[in-house]
Amino acid sequence: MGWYNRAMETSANTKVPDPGAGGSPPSAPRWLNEEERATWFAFASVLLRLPGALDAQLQHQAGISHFDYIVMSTLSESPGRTLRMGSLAVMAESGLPRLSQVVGRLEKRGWVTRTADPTDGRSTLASLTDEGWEKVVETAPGHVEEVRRLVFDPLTKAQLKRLNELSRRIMITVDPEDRCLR
Amino acid sequence: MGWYNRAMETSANTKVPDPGAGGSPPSAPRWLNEEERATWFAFASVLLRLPGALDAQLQHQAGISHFDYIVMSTLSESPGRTLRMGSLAVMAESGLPRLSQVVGRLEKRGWVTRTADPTDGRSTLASLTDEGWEKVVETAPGHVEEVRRLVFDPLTKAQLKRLNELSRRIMITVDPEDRCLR
DNA sequence: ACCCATCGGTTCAGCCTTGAACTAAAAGAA
DNA sequence: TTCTTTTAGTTCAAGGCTGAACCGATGGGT
Repeated sequence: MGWYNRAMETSANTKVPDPGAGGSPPSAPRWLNEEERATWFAFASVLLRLPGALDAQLQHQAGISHFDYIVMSTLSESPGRTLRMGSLAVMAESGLPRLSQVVGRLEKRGWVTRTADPTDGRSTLASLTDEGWEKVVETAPGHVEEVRRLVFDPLTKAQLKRLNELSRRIMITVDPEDRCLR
Repeated sequence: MGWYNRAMETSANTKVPDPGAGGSPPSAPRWLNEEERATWFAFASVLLRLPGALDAQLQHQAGISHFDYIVMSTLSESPGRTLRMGSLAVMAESGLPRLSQVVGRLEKRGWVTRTADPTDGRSTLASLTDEGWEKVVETAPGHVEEVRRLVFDPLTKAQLKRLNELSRRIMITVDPEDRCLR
């Protein structure tokens, strides 16, 4: 049964869209076979729940979101603990509006400061404060532990290798432009 | 460099949290090695961007979110195209408040109806209407095509098998209770 | 020098999600 | 039976995300 492998074809009210009237695919859809379907459901569950689990750990133990952590730790690893908003947005895989809001909140909490770029009046430089550094330092161990618990501990060394390769492959399609500078 | 493998230790302002004062880990953190770190960054990118890509396709071609699609297709595969809200919530991996709102919107659009369960006055039954069925029928091919393009086409058959196994392993840790009824 | 197109960010409005409070029905205890 | 507790959903308020409009700064063309 499933809207991915077309077992529905034999179900009640069978009416299958042959020449795509509303959608995009110009020709007959390539449905998923049973193995692909099972894989997709398992993977989709991970996509749906793992981010929430990571957020929950950081939220409860440090009072910050996963995205907050990404922003601050990225800054902490940059020269002078400083980055232009645009570069930071790329590294954090976010748009500028979102980043602007998040940095605003982090600034209010005293962990980040914004200053105008002296070499280009349009740019804004975001810098991690000492308090921000301290926050990252005390938050990192718990977060890393959670990543390890949820992702690495359940996997064998071989699976880990596969996961890496496989993730890169997928990302190449999802965003071909993405500088994989990480 | 990174807040996962502790290369930061040798960075400016080195001060490493030894006995966790604020976090949870009772002993020294088990940092990630270089391979684990690279894998995590690649995988995190996928977690961050793939859901958005799937949403975008459905939004542009059908005017619904990925979650809307999950809800309606789950109903379409259920006996009588009907499910109790609670069961639907479990299958869609969502909480009841969110589901209630989404079903409310789908109801306004004429794709779902809610009726009281005759056997238990507390329960609500959500059913897919004929229009809802039609919507799923015309949306499915384009969505499946996108899943294939983003996830399966870039992977070899062997990688696909790994992805399945690996996703299940991770889900077992993320949510041990989860009935893997899908 | 001036104008116009573009760039880098911010702000705003609308929508969605999350968690807490709330309602109604069913099950269990006295 | 009556009272209490638990279950199933909904509703409400607060906060976050997305896309569109906006604004100052820059650079390129004339």
